[in-house]
Parts: sequence; C-alpha cells; structure tokens
Amino acid sequence: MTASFRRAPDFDRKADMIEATLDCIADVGIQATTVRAVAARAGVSNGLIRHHFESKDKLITAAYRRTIEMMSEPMLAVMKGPSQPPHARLAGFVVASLSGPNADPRLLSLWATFISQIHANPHFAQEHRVGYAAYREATEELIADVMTAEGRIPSVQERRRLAIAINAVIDGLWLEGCLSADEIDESLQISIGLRCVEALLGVELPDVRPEGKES
Amino acid sequence: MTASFRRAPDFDRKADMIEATLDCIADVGIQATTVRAVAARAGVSNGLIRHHFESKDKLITAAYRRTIEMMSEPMLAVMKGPSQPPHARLAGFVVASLSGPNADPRLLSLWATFISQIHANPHFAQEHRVGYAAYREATEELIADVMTAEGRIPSVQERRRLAIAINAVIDGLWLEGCLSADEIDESLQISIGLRCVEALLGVELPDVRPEGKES
DNA sequence: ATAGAAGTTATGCAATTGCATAGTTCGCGA
DNA sequence: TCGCGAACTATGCAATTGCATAACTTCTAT
Repeated sequence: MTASFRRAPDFDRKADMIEATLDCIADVGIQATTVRAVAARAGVSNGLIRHHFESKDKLITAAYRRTIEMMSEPMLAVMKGPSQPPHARLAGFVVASLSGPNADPRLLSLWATFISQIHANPHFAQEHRVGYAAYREATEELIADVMTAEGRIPSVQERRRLAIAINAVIDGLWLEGCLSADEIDESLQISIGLRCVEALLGVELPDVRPEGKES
Repeated sequence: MTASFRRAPDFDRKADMIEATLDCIADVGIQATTVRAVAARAGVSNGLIRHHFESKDKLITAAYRRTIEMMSEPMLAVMKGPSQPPHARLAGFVVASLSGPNADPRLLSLWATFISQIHANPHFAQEHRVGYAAYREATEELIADVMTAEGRIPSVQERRRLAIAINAVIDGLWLEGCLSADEIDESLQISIGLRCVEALLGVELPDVRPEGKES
C-alpha cells in the first residue's frame, strides 16, 4: 500500500497529462483514449487525472486548445519574429506552415479528431471559431502588407477573397502533405505553395528555405 | 416475447445500417456511435447489426467506404457524364466539388472522423490510399486534357505538380467552405476556386453554374 | 517542529459496450 | 402446405469506462 511518489516540481504536471492525451489520440484514436490509457502514458495513476481535470471532457478540451496552440505557432513566429519586408514575411509563413513541426502527420490526426467533433461538441465549436478567426485575421494582414508594398491597395472584399484563397491553398497543401508524407516531397510542396501564392497575388516572392536558412 | 417484424424486402437493409452509422457519427461523434445507438437509429434490434456485420469494426469500415463513395460521386459524374470540351469539364469538376452534396458540413465531419483514424486503424489506411489515388489520377487526366487542348503538353512532373496544387486548392476551399458554411458564400467559394485554377494553369475557364445549369 | 493543504495512489461501483446465445418469425421452394 | 434456412428480437455476460471515495505522502507556512 505504500504509495511512494515524487511530487511534480517545477514543470506543470498538467502539461504532461495533456501531452499524454495528445499522444494517445494520435496513436490509438479518440475511441481508445480512455482516462486509464492517458494515465498510463503519463506515468501516473488514473485518479490523478481526475484530480487535475474536472472531467474527461475538460481534459480533451484542454488537449484541443493545446493543438490549436501548436498549429498557430509558426504563424505567431512569423508575426512576432524579426521585422522583415512584407514579401519575405509572407514567404516565411508559407514555408513554416508546410514544414517543420507542422508537417507532422501526427498533427493532422489530432486536428482531424477535433474537427470531426466540432458539430457534436459545442465547446469545440467555440475553440475552433476563436482560433481560426485569429488565423485568418493574421493571413489577411500579411497579404494586405504585401499588396500595399506593391502599390496595389486592396479593397476589403479583395483582402478577404485573397485571404480565403491563400488559406485554402496552404491548408490543402498541408493536408495533402501530411496525408501522404511518405510519397510527397516536402520541398516540392513548399515550392508549389509559394508559386500558388505568387500566382494568386500576381507578385514575386523571395526564395526562402525552411528553418530560416536563406540561400 | 413476440418479436413481430417485417423482413426487409427489396432494398438492402445493410445500406440502412450503414446510413444510420453515418448519421450517428456525424451527429454525436464516433465515441458515442455504439452498436446500440446505430441500431436505434436504423430502427432495428442491436443483434441484427451483428447478424449483418461480422463486427463493429467491419460496420465502421463499411461506413468509411460509403463515405469515400459519396465524396467521389461528383468526380465520377464529371468523368462519366456527357462528353464536354476539356475546359468545361474541369470547371464542372471544380463546381461540383464545392457545391451540392459535397458542400455539406456533415460530410466534413464524416471525412475528418475517418481521416483521424487512418493512423490508428490499418484498414482505414488501405481504404484511403485506394480512394485518394483514384481521385488524383482523375484530376491529373482532367488537367492534362486542358493543357493538351491549349497546345501545351505537360511533362510527367508538370502534370503531377499541377494535380497536387489544384487538388490542394479544391480540398482547402472545400474544407473552409464546410467549416464555416454559415459565414462563407458558396458561390464566392466557387469563383475563387475557378480563378485559382485559372491562375495555376494559365488558362481561362468557362463560366459554369452549379447543378449543371449553364448561364 | 508541526499542522494543514494539496498532490498522489489504490480501490470500488454503477453504467455502458461489444459480442454471444437462444428463441421467434418470415418467406420461399418443393 | 409444409418445412427449412435466413432474417430478426430479446436477453445476458464479461470487460471496460468514467467517476467517487478513502487513505497516504509530500510540501509549505508558521
């Protein structure tokens, strides 16, 4: 009966559990993601999860929030990163969206899991709406900056139309890339993305390589 | 104890159960899609499902196959429909992919559910691979025909690159459209899709309206 | 030091779930 | 018409699951 344990010191154990939840969902699917399975992965007792999260639903919602956070990271890095000319910034965004951690098929599994439940779970719908609005907002800004630098100030409708189109291209390429990561070359995916954006905006973008290493 | 029932006559009761499964998944999510829930929706006893399907897993797999079938329908309609000039054919494909039954958010829920399980369930991976290969194959053909009609015969790499890009645009727009069906206008989505394809191929496409009604 | 608060484990329970089994009813061919 | 196979229902069971509870351990404030 001796329950010897070490109390989680600095880092937050909650984060551990959320990470274990994501691992579980990505590995065995949402159906097999039980409280016990998550606890086993996190290396804690199942009771502890209940101690930190009000319910399983709250745990899953937290996992969704974390997923949105992960997917937004490349975008935020570009927005908050060192100030660059608009064209380089947009190109950097495209590259970041299609490579690095974002190109991980695991992320697609997670994303699809939550998206599939948006209609069934009202909490998810809210999380999604907020996250996606911010995403499109940012894209619109990136695009508008490029157009303005070209001397072609877009109307509100034009801004929106371009943002929808470019987001669609990037999302679609991300999807395809993750779905067949073994057949499709990542750099090909990136160059297609850049060329599409160039074609849609009628501009020329600088050549940017992943990880910020420029040629 | 009286178990009065009508035997399913002409139409296949299996199809009923698959449809009920899809309804269930779309409405309440894969987690709440139990054999009993499906049986209730189909208006049959839960034992009957087991009678027609070897296991729940087989039922779900059948539901996935049906989903792929539904999503491929517009594509097949264009491919097998009345022979049209290549440009009209491609435009018709874009329109069909972004409107009609394909634009239903319910379809996105179903698709996302299965996609999210591809990694966890080997059967799904197989179903996906086959279905998607056929899809890309067909797109490549449509595109190649257009390019050939323009007198610009594309190389194998060029064909593939264009197919990936155009598929990505269509998939991405479909995604966005389904995800925010209430905010985004369907016809705007279609016109963006057509303009994107035009930009990517460097061609001009005829104006096509949904449901095959040309203007 | 020491008490109290919070982290953590172990265990149990009622509800659910997939599947099995036995029995009932229907339709069709001989 | 009659019998037999298949469609169908009803019921039960073992395993699982989310959650509750009780007990124990560690940390921190005083």
